[in-house]
Amino acid sequence: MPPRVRIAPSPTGDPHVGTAYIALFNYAFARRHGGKFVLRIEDTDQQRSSSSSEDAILAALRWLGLTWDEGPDVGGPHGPYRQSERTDKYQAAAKVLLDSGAAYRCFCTRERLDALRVEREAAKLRPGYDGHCRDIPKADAQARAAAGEAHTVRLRIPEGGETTVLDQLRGEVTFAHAEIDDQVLLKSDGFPTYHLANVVDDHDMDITHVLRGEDWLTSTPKHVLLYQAFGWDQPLWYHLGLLRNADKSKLSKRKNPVSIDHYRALGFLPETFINFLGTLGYSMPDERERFTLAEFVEGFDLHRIKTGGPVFDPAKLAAFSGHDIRELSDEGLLQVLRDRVLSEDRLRALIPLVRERIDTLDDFVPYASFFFGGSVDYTLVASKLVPNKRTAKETAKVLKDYIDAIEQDADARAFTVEALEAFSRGFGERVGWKPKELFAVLRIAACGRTAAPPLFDTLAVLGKDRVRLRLRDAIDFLKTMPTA
RNA sequence: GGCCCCAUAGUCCAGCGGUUAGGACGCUGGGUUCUCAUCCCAGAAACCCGGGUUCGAUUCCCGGUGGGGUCACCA
Repeated sequence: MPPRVRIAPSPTGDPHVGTAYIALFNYAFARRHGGKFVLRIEDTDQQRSSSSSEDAILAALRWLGLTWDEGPDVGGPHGPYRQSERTDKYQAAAKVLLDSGAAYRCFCTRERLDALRVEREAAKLRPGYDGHCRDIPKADAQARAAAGEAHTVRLRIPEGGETTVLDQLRGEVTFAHAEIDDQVLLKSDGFPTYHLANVVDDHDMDITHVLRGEDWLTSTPKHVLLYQAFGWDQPLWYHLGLLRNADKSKLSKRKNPVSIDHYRALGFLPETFINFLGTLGYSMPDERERFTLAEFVEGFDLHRIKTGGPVFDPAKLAAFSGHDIRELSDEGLLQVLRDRVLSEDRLRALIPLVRERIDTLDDFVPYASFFFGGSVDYTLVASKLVPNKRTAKETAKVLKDYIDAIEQDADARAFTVEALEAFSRGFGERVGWKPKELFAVLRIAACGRTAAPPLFDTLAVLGKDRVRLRLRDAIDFLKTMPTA
């Protein structure tokens, strides 16, 4: 039976490098064995999911060449491939569990749960649900639900005993039931949590092998229990190590660029990027570390996956990239420069910002230089980076808050001129910085110079990823400045 | 903190009982070159610790230590 595997991203932010990493292994396994690679959108979090994020994730994976056989855009026999369109299936599944007693209705309020958490923490007890609603008679619970009382559906974890997960990479991993919480399966808004939706969909879509990040390992016993409660066969489990920051913590945007779009915007070739990911936690049988996606697929072997979490080293990626650019023929380089760096679209965006500021055609390139490339040098503008009445520390803090806040703002996240201006003015007011001060700092941090075209047009054209990189650089630079 | 996972140079990998422990990035030195870069050569740099098992452990087992993950009506 050919394998069926899947990548199941949650559209709650920029396309994440970790998603590409896991997708690569799933893709390679499916292709290697003539199976199917499914893309499923896990958008059960109504608050954080957005269709623009979904679009971006699809585009990013496609850019990398990790194409899928079934998905929300291409369809397939097991659709729909968007969880928000499958809620009836989860409701039905929850009902089955409710009827069999494998799950129960929980009427606890958010307030009670919050209080409980505080209480248990104070008592140094394991945080988790106390089973308050576990033993409500089924008929009573049903009546309360029918009367419209808000509730969730929780999985009834057996009182004693343990559940063993057979991870194909790690062997048997056993969890005592006492350590497992009565997981919420259906939220009070009627949407499923990851755990229910994931199990129901993987079964429904005939997924045979689950290759996912190690961060799921500890919730796998819940999934195993669910499969058992439904009477379904489990898929084979493979938990891959997590990509790490230089300090070994889980790869995060605080410490690294984690958006696939960042690497695209800064001019990495997709082939290079995929190749690099393929060297992390994995090795080719002949030890060669430069290979194409097709070559990666050709010899792909699940047994060669390492379970330790590799550090994502940007320096090595850059070395791969430089090497690949040198491998290009002059004609090939010309082509990619034209397509990706000096594309007509990009020049069109630049022209209105630059035309008033140059006297000769040839001035265009040097003037527009800061629109290209990654980091800029702040040493020449160091004295201007900190506003008169502010300290370097304050300035760094404001920039950091700015970066964080922009991700929280659904409009600003889109990085359009209008949204950026509205957001930035509001942000300045909130932190008590005059527009003049804030805008100057942003301009210098984002451009590396004190004079530039209008700020928000400039930021928009620079692009979110480049701006974020430079703001982060500026923060680091500020931290090294002697405090006056 | 409880539970779980992991452990070869600074980093990414190779190794699957006996090797001068190999490759890549980075670093250092040298060569090519008008400079720089590229390219080439050379070098420094690792089996976390302690017990077992074994004729023999980097490799197998146990313990410790260290690192990580996870403990939500987020995924």
